[in-house]
Amino acid sequence: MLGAMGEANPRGLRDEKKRVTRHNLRLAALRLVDERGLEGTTTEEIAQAAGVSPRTFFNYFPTKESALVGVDAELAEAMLAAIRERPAGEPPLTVMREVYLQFAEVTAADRDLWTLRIQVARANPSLLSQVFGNSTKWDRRVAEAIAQRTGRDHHTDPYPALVASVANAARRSAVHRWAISDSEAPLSEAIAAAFDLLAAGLPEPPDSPGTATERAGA
Amino acid sequence: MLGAMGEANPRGLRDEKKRVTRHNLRLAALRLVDERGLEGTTTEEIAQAAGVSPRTFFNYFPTKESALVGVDAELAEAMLAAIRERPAGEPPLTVMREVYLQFAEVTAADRDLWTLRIQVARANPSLLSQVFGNSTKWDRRVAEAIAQRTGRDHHTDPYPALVASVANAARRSAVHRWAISDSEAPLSEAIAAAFDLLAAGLPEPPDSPGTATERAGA
DNA sequence: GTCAGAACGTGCAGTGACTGCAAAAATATT
DNA sequence: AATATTTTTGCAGTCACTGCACGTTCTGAC
Repeated sequence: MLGAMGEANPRGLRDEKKRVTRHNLRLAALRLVDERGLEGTTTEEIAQAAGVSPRTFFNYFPTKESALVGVDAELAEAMLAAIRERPAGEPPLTVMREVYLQFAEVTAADRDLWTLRIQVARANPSLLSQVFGNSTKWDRRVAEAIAQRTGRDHHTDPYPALVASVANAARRSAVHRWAISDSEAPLSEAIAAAFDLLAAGLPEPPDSPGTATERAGA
Repeated sequence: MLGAMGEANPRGLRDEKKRVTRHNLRLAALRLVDERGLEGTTTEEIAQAAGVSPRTFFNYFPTKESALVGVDAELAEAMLAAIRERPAGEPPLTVMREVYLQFAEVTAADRDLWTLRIQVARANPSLLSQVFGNSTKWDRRVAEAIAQRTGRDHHTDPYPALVASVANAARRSAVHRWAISDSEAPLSEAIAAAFDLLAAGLPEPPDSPGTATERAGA
C-alpha cells in the first residue's frame, strides 16, 4: 500500500505514514482545485481523493487553503539562521540580498510542486493574498533578526522593521514576477535585479532588465 | 435617530443612511472584537450592536474581517488619482513619497479609528495577515499607475511593481510605527524618514531618528 | 509475542460564516 | 397619492471547522 516510499525512515513507520498522508492531501487538494476551482472543491472531496476521512483532513491542515499554499516552517527557520550567520558588519540590505539569493535555488528545486501551486494561485487570486498575508509574521521575525545583528532595539528603532518589510516586499515582487513569467530566467536573477535597484535608491532603470526582451537599438 | 449627521448630503437621505450604517457596523465590530476577541465575536452580535439585522451585515461587508480592516474605496481612488496627477517626469519614488505625505494628514485625522484598528489587529494576528493580503490588490493598482506615468508596460517590466510594493511596504512600516508609538510625532515625519532612507538605498542610519530617545554621549 | 499505553483515524453533533431568494419596509419619482 | 426603485429582513441551506468520544494502529517494555 505504501509502495513508492522513500528509503529514509527517521522515526518509525508512524511518522512515515503521516508524511505520506500529508503529501497525498496536498497533492489531492492542488489537483482538485486546479480542475474545479477553490469554491468548487470541498474539504470532503479532498479527503476522499487522498483516501482519508473528512475529519482527518483537519488533523493535518487547519484550513482548506493551508493545504494549498501553506509554508514550510523548517525553511523559514533556516533562512533566519542564515541571516544571523552572515558576517558581522555587513549592511542589512546586503544580508537580505545574499540570503534570498542563497535560498532562491532551494525554492526553484522542486519546481513541479511550485508550478502547480503558482498555477492554482493564479487562477484563485484570494490564495495569493493568503500567501502574502502570511508574510506579516515573517516581516516581524526578519526585523528582529536584523535588529539583533545591528545591535538596535526593534521596539524603538524603526530601521530594522523598515529594512525587513522593504526587503521582503522586493523579494515577493521578484518571486511573483518570476512565477508568472514564461521565460526560463532563474529566480536568483530577478531577486538580484530587485535588490540592485533597492540599493541604488530605486532609480528608474533604462528598460525592463528582467525579461527576455532585449532592446533593438542600443 | 440620525442626530449628529454631517451637513454634507451628496445624494439624498438614502446614501447618507448607508454611510451611517456602514460606520456604525465598523465601529461596533472594532469595539466588540477589541473586548471579546475575534473568535469571541459573532457577526450577529455586531449587527445587533449596530442596530441592523444579521443579514444586513453581509450587505455591507463580504466578511467579518472586512468590517474591521477593510480599506476605504474612495480614499484608494483619491490616492491613485493623486499619483497620476503628479508632475510628469518626477521620479516614481518621489511621487509615492509626496502622495503618501499628502494623505498622511487625512489618515491622521481619525487617529482614534486607526488606533483602535491597530490595537485590534495586534491582538488578533490573523487580521494583520488579512490586511497584508488585501494590500496585494493595492500594490497592483499602484504598479499600474506608475507604469502608466512612466510609459512602461507593467506586464513585462518588473520596475513598476517593484517600486509599488516597496513604497507601500515602507509606508505600512511607518504607519505601523506611528500607530503603536506613544510619542506625538506626526505621521508625515515617519513617512518622510522612511522614504529618505529608501531613496538613499537603505543605509544604516546613525541611530533611531523617529523616536524621542536622544543619545547621551555624542 | 504479548500487553499496556500512547498516538492516530474516524464518526457525530454542533457552531458560525456566508449565500440566494422572496417578501416587507423605506425611500425616491412623478 | 400612487408607483417604481432600493434596501432591509427573514428563511433555508451549504460548508468550513471544532470538540469529543470511541475504535484502531503503532511503539516500547517485558
